[in-house]
Amino acid sequence: MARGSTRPTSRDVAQAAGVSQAAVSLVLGDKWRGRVSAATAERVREAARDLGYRPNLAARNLRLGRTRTVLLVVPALTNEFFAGVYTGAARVAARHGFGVVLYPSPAGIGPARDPFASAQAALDGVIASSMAADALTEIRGDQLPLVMLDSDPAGSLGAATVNLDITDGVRQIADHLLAQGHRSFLHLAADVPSWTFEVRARELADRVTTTPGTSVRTAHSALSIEAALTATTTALTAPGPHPTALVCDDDKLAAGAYKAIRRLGLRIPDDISVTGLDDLALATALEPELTTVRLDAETVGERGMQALLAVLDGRTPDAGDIPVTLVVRGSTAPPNAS
Amino acid sequence: MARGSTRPTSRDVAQAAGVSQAAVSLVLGDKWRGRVSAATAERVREAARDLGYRPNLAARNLRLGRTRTVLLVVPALTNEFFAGVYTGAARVAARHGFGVVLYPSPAGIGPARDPFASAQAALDGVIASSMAADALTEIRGDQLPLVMLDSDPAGSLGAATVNLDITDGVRQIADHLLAQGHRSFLHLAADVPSWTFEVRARELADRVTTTPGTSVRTAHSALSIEAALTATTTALTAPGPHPTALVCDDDKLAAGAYKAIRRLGLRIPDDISVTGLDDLALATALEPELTTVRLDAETVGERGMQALLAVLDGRTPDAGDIPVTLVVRGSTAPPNAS
DNA sequence: GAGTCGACGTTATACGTAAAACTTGGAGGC
DNA sequence: GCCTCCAAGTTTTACGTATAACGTCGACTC
Repeated sequence: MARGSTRPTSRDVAQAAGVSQAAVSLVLGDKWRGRVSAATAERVREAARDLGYRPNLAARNLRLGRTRTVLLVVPALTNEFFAGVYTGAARVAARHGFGVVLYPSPAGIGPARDPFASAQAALDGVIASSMAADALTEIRGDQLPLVMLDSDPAGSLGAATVNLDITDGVRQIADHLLAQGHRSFLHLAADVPSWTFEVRARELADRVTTTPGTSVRTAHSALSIEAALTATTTALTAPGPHPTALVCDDDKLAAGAYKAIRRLGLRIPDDISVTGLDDLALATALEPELTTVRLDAETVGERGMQALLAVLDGRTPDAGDIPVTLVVRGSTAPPNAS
Repeated sequence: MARGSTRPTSRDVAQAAGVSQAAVSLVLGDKWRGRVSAATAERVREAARDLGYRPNLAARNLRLGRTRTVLLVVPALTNEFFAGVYTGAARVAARHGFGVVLYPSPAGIGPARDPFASAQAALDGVIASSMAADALTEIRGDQLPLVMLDSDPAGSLGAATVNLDITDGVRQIADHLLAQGHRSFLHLAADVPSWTFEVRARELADRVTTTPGTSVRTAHSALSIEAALTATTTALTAPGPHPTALVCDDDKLAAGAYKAIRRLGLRIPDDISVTGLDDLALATALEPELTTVRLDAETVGERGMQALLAVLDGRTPDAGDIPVTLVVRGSTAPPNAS
């Protein structure tokens, strides 16, 4: 019962149960079999419950030299996708007694140039999105186990990678539009230097150009609705043949494109088909609902965490990309033969 | 230079600089003035830099009995609003050398019924949204300093509260619609037991009924686009006078209402005006753009963290609700005199 | 020249836990 | 009767840090 206000320690529990502190540690750590009698173990557990004992994690971490805490580095949390990644990672982590601490991009948090100062927790490993590349150089400084999300497998030296099968997603979009008869494409591309966007551009070009008589133009935009609105307006009012299909790098860009198209007096999908990528809540809020590719963010988080656990365990992480699904909705239709 | 692979400790730094470990602690803790000569201090700092020394946080936490880490309890991170709250809280926290750990609802994470097991970090305090009420009973178990967000100031015994001025927001919506000439209202209410939603219902009723000849009907819905779609359809196809204004408890509900209204062949705002509350990215993605009340999520997070820092410091947190702003867009217009 | 004081350190200790190393009191074998 | 062995613990130590308490040396006071 110690000093009233301070939290009980394992020593307090020991005293209450009439045993030594070591015995408490053994019992509560579930290592008592063959070392402590069942009756005593029960007495210890009871005392711990009565006192409301909670182990001091700082002490445990110090003793064990590990924290069972990992860092998740993402570009921004207000991005629904990365919120899902966090949820998935945290779920798997909790199942293994781990915690996940967030480091949502230096820009979002402020002047803390040091992820380990910002996240007070000491860390056992790091999961990082390739879109938060600015933070990565700092992180490689410490030699922590690292898992990269949606990063070039060839380029991320040594680090394990967990990737969505974006290539397949883009292929499905391209095939869907080609099958509908589209031949003239506009690609609304995110001007963010990340592998995941490079893949989109490469695969779209590859896939479309295998069909004769096709063309792909590209417009670049920052990752916001407003920027996409501007970029789309510019691209659609440019001289030359009008595209019948607009392939956007993600759903947010598609939302901006919707606004641009509407302001130009065009209709979706009658005048132009639009596709996205992500399948955020946004996709079904739009009118017409957006044809897009569903990326399972939570699975990305889960697989990322599993991969990190494997690395920490000295095992080899599971290979294989995470499958994605084309979701056909009202924003795509065969082009008007006008 | 220790054992090669292990991280350097303050003792390693001490040895490299030719001083005692205590001196290293004094210098690096910036408490050396009058205790260590400037030359020695510089030598210590240099040695620390050379070795790439980082203090072991577990040891520091154990020694100091505090962790400079707080817990943020939110219903779900995929809610853009709470992502903003986190960002704001983390920014202020970083500025004061604190970290923020998330606990996004028991349901989202899994079977971890214990926030302090899930968040491996030991905690100095807690910031909790009243919408995550299920987690609160567990938390009150430990006597940690607590700040409540958007919670009944009268009902949260002792805990400091940080609230948005929702009352004013609803008043502004009501006044805006009344000024446009609306008299028949439908309130699409979230059926979540939380103070923040109770306030909306109360204030809307209060405000509207002070004008003669008005009526307010209420429809209840879960907090999802689909549920809102169903609830709105039911309410609008019910017998009785048709409302000319639909006041939704948040933007997501409004998005569902948009779909319902469109499917019924009605137009916004010609046949019915719609308002939201939150001002998410969603609001401007909708067509027409949504008239709503902007809630500054990041300010909520900042103020919450500031309040917690004040409590930890023995000071009284700043009082005063956080102001909100009505943002008038295309979804509201005077009713048709048909 | 004894006492005082400040500058510049050092030594020692505690935080709470986990686990290795040690103790003790029988039971059982031969 | 002595040795071995096991169950059921206990004692001790280490993790890395921050800081209280203690030294030591020279300069300065009177």
